[in-house]
Amino acid sequence: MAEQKKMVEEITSMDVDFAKWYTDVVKKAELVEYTSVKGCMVIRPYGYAIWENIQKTLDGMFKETGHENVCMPMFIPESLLNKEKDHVEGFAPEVAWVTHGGSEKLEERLCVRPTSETLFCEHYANIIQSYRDLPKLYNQWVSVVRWEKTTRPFLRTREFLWQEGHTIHATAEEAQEETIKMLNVYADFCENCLAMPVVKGVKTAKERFAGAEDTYTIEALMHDGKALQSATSHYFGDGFAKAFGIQFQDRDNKLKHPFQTSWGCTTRLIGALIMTHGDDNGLVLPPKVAPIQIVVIPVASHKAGVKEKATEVYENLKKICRAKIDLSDNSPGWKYAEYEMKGVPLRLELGPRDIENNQCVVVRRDTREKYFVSLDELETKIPELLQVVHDGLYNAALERRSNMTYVASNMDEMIDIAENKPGFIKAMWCGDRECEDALKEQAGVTSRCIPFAQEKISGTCVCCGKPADKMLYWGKAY
RNA sequence: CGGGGUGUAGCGCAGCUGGUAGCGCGCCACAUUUGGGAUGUGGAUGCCGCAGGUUCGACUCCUGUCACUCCGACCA
Repeated sequence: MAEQKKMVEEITSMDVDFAKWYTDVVKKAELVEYTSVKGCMVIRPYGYAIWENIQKTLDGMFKETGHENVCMPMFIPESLLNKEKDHVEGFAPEVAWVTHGGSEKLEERLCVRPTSETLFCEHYANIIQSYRDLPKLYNQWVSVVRWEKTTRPFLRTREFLWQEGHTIHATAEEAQEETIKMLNVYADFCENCLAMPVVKGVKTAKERFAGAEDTYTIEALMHDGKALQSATSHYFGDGFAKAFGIQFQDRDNKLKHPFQTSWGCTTRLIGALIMTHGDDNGLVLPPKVAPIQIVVIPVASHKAGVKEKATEVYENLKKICRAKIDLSDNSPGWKYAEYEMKGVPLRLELGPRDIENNQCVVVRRDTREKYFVSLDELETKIPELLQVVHDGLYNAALERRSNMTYVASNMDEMIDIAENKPGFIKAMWCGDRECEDALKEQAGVTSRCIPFAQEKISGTCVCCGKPADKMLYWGKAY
């Protein structure tokens, strides 16, 4: 009981105040530290290591689908940004401007990239002449700046790390195919590496990216019932190509505008992980991206041979997974709590009694279930258990999502659910912007996406009652 | 950009009707501990957000200012 009490003092329970729980966790798990630069954050080694693991896996998936990494400048001249009307209108309110170089005022101010479509377009215009130059499949891992008014660690910061893929194709079909392909890459990644179920779909016109013809999204549901847009993939048509004068000569000898896509995901994914899997003891990291997959904790380490045996076990584990040993003189209980806070998927306890029996105790972070494992079987059991944790996390998240997904067939139901039951709400929509606005106004929900997996709930729009053939996910979002 | 709140040690806070700062946690040292956040003893740490004013004297009262934060509007 005493330790229970102490735990509550350490971090706020997620049921009491989810926002507070979140800020507690990101700080106490040593993921981030705040800085004097407002709205920006220091990503500490432990947090950055998660990003590196995400980066490594995703980058591999991009390479496998034929993409190459490049690096565009950080600054965009104002005139370049202004070339595409919708795009600049969408981003202008949140860009940071560079007005001086040293003490000299610049003739033309430069914006710090909020996204790099314009730079890629300028580049394409320079290098593309023939259909033989297409497609170009590019990606870059950089940071971008958006001058947000309110910020939260990982979810919304003024500068954030991300990956932005940009591709350009000879035909619309090919570009559309690419858009969907990359959305699927993200969805696979979220489900297979982050153990986070997502809803794949397309955004309504209202929620579309500035300058896009279609914006596809994967939406995840957080513990508190709010939706989080976890990655997006945009189809641009030839709008940017026309605005930037990108043309190529096709096989038929005619000059044509090519078709573009872009797609991205950010360090927000780390926020998504925290809010999907975390619990009252802190972070819970999916094994595939956890910086430490298993931590070895010697018990009664002052006794002869314990440290030595623990070190030997650790050295073996290191060969098969990301392992750590904690030989500090903190008490074992302290260490248990510490690594639980940090979300380490497995903990291996090894004490004198275990050594006598040639075994150890392995404890799962997600369920605290204990396994007695023979020291001779670690090499096979640990990878198995890591997979068990992954599956456990995924299934728990999936179950939670289905328990928190509701159906509304008229406005009263919609308002009632939106007010009383946090989660996704499935409802039909006629396609009118007015209805979408009305739902925001009256129920406080926004459209999350039009899912690929459609169900016919009813034949009429949840708002106006007119015939409707699209089922949408609605909800409150981050 | 509208409405509210808060600025005091690394963090969380207390400090009444003015008298020059304290508590908890953390940190450092030593000892005893070690199977779920240990205990004892000793120690270090402050331009009381900033600038003015009132006063013999301001963390305290007044004015201004800046910062942060929560709730709304905008957003990955």
